[in-house]
Amino acid sequence: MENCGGMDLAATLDCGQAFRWQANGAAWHGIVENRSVTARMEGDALILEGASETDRDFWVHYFALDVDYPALLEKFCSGNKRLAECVRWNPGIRVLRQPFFETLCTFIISQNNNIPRIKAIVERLCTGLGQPLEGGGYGFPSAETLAALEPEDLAFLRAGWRAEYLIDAARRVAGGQIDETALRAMPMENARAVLCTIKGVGPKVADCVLLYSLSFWKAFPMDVWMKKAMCQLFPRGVPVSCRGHEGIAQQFIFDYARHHLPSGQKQKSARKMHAKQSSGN
DNA sequence: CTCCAGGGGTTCC
DNA sequence: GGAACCCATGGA
Repeated sequence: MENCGGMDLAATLDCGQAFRWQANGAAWHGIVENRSVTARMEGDALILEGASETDRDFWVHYFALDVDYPALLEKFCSGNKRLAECVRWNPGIRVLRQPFFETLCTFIISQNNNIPRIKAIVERLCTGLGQPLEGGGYGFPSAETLAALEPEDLAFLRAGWRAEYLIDAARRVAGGQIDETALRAMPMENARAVLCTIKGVGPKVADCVLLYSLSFWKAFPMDVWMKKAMCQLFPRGVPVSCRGHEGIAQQFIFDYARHHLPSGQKQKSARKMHAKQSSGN
């Protein structure tokens, strides 16, 4: 795939928006749904080894190669100085469009959790219940597969209370109460409200699904942690010139904050800020 | 031992 | 409406 607009594979695949990519030198191996692939950059071209030609559209969509990122970044840079700083910090990071059900499940698993353990649980989930693929590895289990199980059946995940949430999510998706096509057709606020009816899905998980799977690049409310970074970067609010692309801005800001704020300080300052917000003004 | 990791549900007031 | 506390796991 040519002309990837300066995409940085490592930054994109290892920033915490996807959990099944594994670095192998400069290449990255990943499984998305039931497609196993090894990705690497040659200049500005994305090389996908092991991808069938018929899956080309799938990967273009997944990597959002149809989005003119250079133009978008240019808009960010000219629109706001601090946002320009974010872009300068990591110009190659991209917001993926991941399959709906696996995004929902991986972010349910992500709650009150850390990335290495999230990855480990997701791998156990796939190895235990996913379809074995030609050439090794396992696909992501279908909603139907999970829906037929009980929370106790997921004990092998060692995911704690999240097992119950996964089963509920699977049953709602398999039963059609949660429908990806319908969600995409809704205004973002309605889609978020529907996602939040799943047990174990709150504003944070819902927003991750909206951003990383459903491509809602609209006014994006930030969770407490994000707000901290946002307030540092945009003390007077997100500039109007950037409206409509806050989702992408959020990804930049997230990455910026991850590298610039000392890890121990994040929670503390977020809490302090939360307290300040709720008590004062 | 305690703390905490990219939350959310429940139970209080 | 929002604060406090609970939830399981595993690493630091």
